[in-house]
Amino acid sequence: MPTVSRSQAATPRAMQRIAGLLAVAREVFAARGFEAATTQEIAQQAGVSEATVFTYFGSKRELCVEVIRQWYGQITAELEAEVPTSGSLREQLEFIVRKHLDNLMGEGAGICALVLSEGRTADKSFTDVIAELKRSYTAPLMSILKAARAGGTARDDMPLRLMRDMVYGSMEHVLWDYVESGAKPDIALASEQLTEMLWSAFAPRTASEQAFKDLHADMSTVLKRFDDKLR
Amino acid sequence: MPTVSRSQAATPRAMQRIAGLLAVAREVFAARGFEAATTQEIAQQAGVSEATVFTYFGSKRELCVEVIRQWYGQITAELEAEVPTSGSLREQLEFIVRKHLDNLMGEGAGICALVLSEGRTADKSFTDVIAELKRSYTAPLMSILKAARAGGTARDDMPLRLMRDMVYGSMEHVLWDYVESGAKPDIALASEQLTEMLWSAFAPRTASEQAFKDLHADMSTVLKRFDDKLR
Amino acid sequence: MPTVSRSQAATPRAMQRIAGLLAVAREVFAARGFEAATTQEIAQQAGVSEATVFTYFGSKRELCVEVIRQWYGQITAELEAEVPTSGSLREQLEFIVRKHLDNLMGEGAGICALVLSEGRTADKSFTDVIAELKRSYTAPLMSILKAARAGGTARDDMPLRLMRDMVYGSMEHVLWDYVESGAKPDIALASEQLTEMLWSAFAPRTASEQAFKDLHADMSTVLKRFDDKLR
Amino acid sequence: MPTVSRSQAATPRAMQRIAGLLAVAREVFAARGFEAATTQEIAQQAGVSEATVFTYFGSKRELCVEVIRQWYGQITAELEAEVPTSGSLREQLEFIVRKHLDNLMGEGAGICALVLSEGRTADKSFTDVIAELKRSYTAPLMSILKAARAGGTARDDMPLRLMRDMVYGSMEHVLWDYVESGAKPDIALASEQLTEMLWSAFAPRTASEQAFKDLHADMSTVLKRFDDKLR
DNA sequence: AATGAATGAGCATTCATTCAT
DNA sequence: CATGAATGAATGCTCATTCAT
Repeated sequence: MPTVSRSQAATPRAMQRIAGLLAVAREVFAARGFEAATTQEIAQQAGVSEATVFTYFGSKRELCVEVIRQWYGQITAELEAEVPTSGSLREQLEFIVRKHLDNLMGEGAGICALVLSEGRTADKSFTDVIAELKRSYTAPLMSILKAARAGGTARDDMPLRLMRDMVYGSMEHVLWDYVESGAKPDIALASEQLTEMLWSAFAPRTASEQAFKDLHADMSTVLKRFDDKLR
Repeated sequence: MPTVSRSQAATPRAMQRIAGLLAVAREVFAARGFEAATTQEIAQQAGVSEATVFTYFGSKRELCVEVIRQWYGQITAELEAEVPTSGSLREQLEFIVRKHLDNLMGEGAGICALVLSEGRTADKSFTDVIAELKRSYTAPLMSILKAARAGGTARDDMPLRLMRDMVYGSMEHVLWDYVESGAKPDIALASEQLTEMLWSAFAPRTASEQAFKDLHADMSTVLKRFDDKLR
Repeated sequence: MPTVSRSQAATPRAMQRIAGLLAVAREVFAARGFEAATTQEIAQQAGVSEATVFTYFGSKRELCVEVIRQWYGQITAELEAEVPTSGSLREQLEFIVRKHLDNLMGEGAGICALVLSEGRTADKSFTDVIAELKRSYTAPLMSILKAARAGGTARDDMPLRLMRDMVYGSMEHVLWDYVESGAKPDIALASEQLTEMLWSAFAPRTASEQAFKDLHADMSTVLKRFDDKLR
Repeated sequence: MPTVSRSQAATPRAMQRIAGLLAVAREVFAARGFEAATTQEIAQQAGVSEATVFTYFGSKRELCVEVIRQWYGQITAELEAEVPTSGSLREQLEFIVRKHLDNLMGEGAGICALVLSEGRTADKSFTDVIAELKRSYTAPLMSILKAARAGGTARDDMPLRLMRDMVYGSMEHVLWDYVESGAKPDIALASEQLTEMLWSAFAPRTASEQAFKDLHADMSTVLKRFDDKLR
């Protein structure tokens, strides 16, 4: 909920203004980062005076938090609504990866940078809000991993947090690559490939694999004995 | 090489000044971020006047670039010197992971954030420099992956770039986690676990295939020894 | 009479609004001073919109003038109504002192500061209005002093203005002392002591002369009574 | 001691700048009051940029405190140096009154208002500093009164604080009168008259006066009894 | 080479005031 | 009559950067 500073009413007119300002602010913050963005530019692009911005948002920081909150809210809601609750781990993983890349490649590259850099400010309230939003956003993945683990389709010898970091960390770098190189990304392909590797990383050691490993161990023993005896 | 602005001489005295300033600047930029850092604080902590900073560095931005360049230079050189050229993919991977986490957890958390956020500035020259440094730093990993591929111990159906993104992306998020939570990290454990999953992800298509390969290798050894002894 | 800005009608409704706004404004101005007070706070505390304030008062300054005018009007009227027209100078003096301290210690500390500081603004109309109000308020004291002079119970070798300044100046500093120290004032005691000293200051040249005068007056009364009864 | 903000050195050049800025600031603050005064005007009149003002003073408030501190320092030092340590109470009183009126009528009318109004701000540090300065400034008067009391030339039945308030309060109002009316004050006359009345107020009740008072009281009793009996 | 001194260019934020509805 | 909405005009303060010495 936007903290309306001077105007308290929640009239449709006000809601519209707030929405408009948030939209513009999202662009400006994404393009420039928090510090470099100016309330002047935001106001100008929104076609209002600077004072009007402060009528609806108590401070630049508050506006920025709202932008991030709204963005996370959107992608989180969408994700939660669409994420497949059934299906194989691989399918679920692919959905999440695909969705994330789609969202962030769309307009989120700047926002992503914003969240990344501003999530580390000294400002406690700022940091806390973002941390909570992040948690919500990654909750579906955590659920999926937990369920997969219970169902035996994901390894249970690794911390969930680490697995989550692999998913989102990998994607983040993939995104940076695209942004930096300016290359047009083939999201479908990237999703598929990323999913394949993540899935491989998360797959439980299968019984046969284990059996082979045991066999391998036995073989080593044989070799050792062999060496001992025939030395 | 530091771009000396007004003073061109490379006297030992000047070199010392530059080194001192860079050391202080690294700390300040790491602690505050580029925007929030002030030339005043840097000068103060270095025990010189602000003007002196500008005698050696043309601008705040230039100083920051130099800090990043130097930092990358250090960790890159170190990595190149120590990375194992032989050994299994897994061993090599673990070394790189361990080294990276060690370096960044040491003092690099702030620097890392700096690179991350400032690598996205509008300033072209800034961006390019950082991109090039990043490429150098990740070159050893790329070589290792290429070699592993050639040796059949890494899958060859995935782009190398994607594999690199997985390695460094995962680690980045792990680092953020530690920084955010303030928890004392068990780097040894994290490295081991991360390596295990990355290795699983990079292993040639099926694990059983790999197991067969291992078994085959063992078999060959047995045969060889057998031949040697019983000839 | 409040200068109604845009609305000219003196409906009971309007009168009520004005009264309410003045009451709130008095508190806010007293608490914060003119500059630090905001029309926003006044409107808020009055339960109306800021715009409404400007419906009834042309400007913040005008509102403030009205507040001061009303406050002076009240205490002046009260004073005029209650001030003893007969009685000794000392009794009259004590009444005025007591009344003033009572009034200002009540809620007027802030108002007093307001008048003090805002009475010195560049705004001519502001200044003039306050000067006139002050004159009215101090008129009773001036009358008393004049009468006492005529009656020989106050010295006539000093300007009346100076005597008035002593009365109100002394009290003002006493009030500041209390306000600053935060100590709970004993107004009764302070009044008595202040009166005693002021009376001493105002007494005709020598105290012994005064004492003789008092004695003579008593003597006359005795004689008169004696004559009446024993005639 | 001025708190130099960015520049730390106490070079003669800096001292001069500080002195110049303080002189200008004194005028501006005195003319406009704290709130209405702007750093812009101060800078302009001092012939420097606004930034320069903040090079030498951390904030507008700090500058203002410094102005007041310096002003009090001057008049306090002067007073302490010249105040007659011997001589009659009346002579000492006259000196203090004369000196105060001289000082404040000179340029201090505005400063006086400044101290008066700004001494009541919410800002604790501000208030405390001023309170302390005031105490120092009025210390000589307090000493004089104490000594006079001990020597039997001042009444000892009144609080010293109250006596001090009478002295400075009276003078303050006299000054306001002059400032408001714009009249050219005859300070010599005013001092003499004020001293005369203050001295009368502070004089001990003499023995004869007391005796007369007792007689007066007896007389009243006689009257009362007389009335009772002969009713 | 080093710096004391000065500043231009901003920047977020405040607030009394206006006006259409 | 009341007000929601909008804003013009300031204002204190910051900071990288310049330059004479």
